[in-house]
Amino acid sequence: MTEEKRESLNFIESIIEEDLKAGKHSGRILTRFPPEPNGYLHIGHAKAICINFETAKKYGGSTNLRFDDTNPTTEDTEYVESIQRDIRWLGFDWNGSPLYASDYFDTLYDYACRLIQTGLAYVDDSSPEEIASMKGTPSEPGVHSPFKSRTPEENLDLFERMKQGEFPDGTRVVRANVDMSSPNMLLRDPIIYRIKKEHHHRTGDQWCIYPMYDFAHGQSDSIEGITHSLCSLEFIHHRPLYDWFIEKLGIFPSRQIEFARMNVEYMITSKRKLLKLVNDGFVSGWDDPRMPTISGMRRRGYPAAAIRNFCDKAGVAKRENTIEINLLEACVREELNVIALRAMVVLEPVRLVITNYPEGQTEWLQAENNPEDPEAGTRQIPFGRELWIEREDFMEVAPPKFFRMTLDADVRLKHAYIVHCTGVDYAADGSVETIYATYYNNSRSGEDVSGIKPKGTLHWVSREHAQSCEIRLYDRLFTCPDPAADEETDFLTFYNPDSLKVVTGVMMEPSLQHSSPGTQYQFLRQGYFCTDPQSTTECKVFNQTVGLKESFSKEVRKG
RNA sequence: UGACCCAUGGUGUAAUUGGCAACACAGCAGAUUUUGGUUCUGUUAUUCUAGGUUCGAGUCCUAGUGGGUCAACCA
Repeated sequence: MTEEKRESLNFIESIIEEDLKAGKHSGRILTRFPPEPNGYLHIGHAKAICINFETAKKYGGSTNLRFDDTNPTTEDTEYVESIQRDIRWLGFDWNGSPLYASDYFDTLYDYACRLIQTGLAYVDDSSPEEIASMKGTPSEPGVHSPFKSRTPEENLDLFERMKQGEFPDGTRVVRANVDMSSPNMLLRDPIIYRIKKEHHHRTGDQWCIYPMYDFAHGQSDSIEGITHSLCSLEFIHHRPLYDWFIEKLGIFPSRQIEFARMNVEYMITSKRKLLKLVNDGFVSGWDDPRMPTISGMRRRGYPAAAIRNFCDKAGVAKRENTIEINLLEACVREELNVIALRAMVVLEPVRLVITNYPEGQTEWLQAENNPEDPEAGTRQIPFGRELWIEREDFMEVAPPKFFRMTLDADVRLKHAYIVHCTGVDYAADGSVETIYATYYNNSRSGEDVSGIKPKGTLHWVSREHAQSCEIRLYDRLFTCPDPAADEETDFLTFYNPDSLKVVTGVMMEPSLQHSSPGTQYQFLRQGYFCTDPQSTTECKVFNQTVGLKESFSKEVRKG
């Protein structure tokens, strides 16, 4: 008998399971992801995507992709493409073709007519300022518009003429007749249609009136038969309106459920701020590897599975939350550790000469591509008398816990031999120029009979075979975890000028020369990297995805 | 000074619905290691406050405190 541990459910799953138990919608589950095509998807969208797609999948349901394109002023087809690409890359697929709120403009127009006919909506000629002032404040009720009492016939006629383009933008709106004294501001006769003589990315010039969010979103859900409409907490005040329209129209009762959006340290998701970073040149574009956009994270080398796993581990609830960035990085490392190919690359090269190794000799050594995955196979790497090693891996006199190369001590060269450091030459400026060592010829990796057990192992590259490449090291984009916390302070104050460090003249092992963009590596003892699309045949470019966990540098910091 | 939402280790999320507060990440200590990685072991630390109901409250009730949200012809 297996003692089955009851799986814990998040609050959305609990609601769904209750619905299922009650036989609601005959057990059918349909969710939706409703982006507005006016920007690139970011980590916050990734969270919403995961919740909507994974929750549906878990209960045998599926998910619609619907573009919420009711505002032609800001929307564009360009975003329709990028959004689909990002969702697919994340590993999700929607039902059939993408849907559009604009597909329902005819239906929505009819719905509005129905409300007008039953006295539940009216045309208001007031100016935007007048409407705002009549709305009242959260603590005082609003007052009725002088146009609220028009007859259905008059309203219908006016609405039709709005549709025909008789009136200029902003001169008239249609408002739902709800309750001007409601404590919920959204119920104070919300605007449901406005005049906008603008070209729509899909309907062209067919319409000059467009429905507002509140008159499009819920109805679109209903038209599609969405059972659970999962959105973020900020829409909670819209729910009474969402339900009101469904009730008054007598249409399919989709249910809106709100969850707290996910915030992540050092990441901002404000469209306006992201745009500013791009436009003002703080980053190279929407897909700059420092950006919290899906395209940025993809270029950075974050695996889609890691992002999905991260969203899952962050959980779902209704309280404000800020997830530590190290959880994201832990998920990225966890995934990459298993799939990334290992390779050796020397960032700050210094020359190492093995004085007792025959001049002109090259030895090809076997190296595993991934110790976590034998199936990844092995490759041959060249070894010779002269090598490059990392400058910071040498200290002539070293502190007790320095397990690297130091004078008169042994150290292992990964996949190769144990060497004994015998000397060092300094340049005129005092920097290390050449390090000298001897090797133990019976200590070759895999057939070591030397009996020597050095504490440290270094990565290296054969000087004769090394090729030069460029590496881009990334740090947090901001110097504080929540750059948008204080509205008084410009978030750019916290821009981290050291968030990108370009290192050129990096020495890489020759196997890397055929690497194609997007390939993920672990450069031994350095971290995870990913080949950038800007690589050329002459010069490869690698983006640092995330560093390795490092306990040594922590000890150094402690002093 | 209206309404609504929320409050559990450093962070986030659980707690079989009123029955020994747990899991992950982070931290710390150790073991293993031809990556100071990985893996493994151990460990620190939690129910906003005050009342009430109850044999028993993180959970239910009341009041308070704190945080968030709402007054775009944006979504």
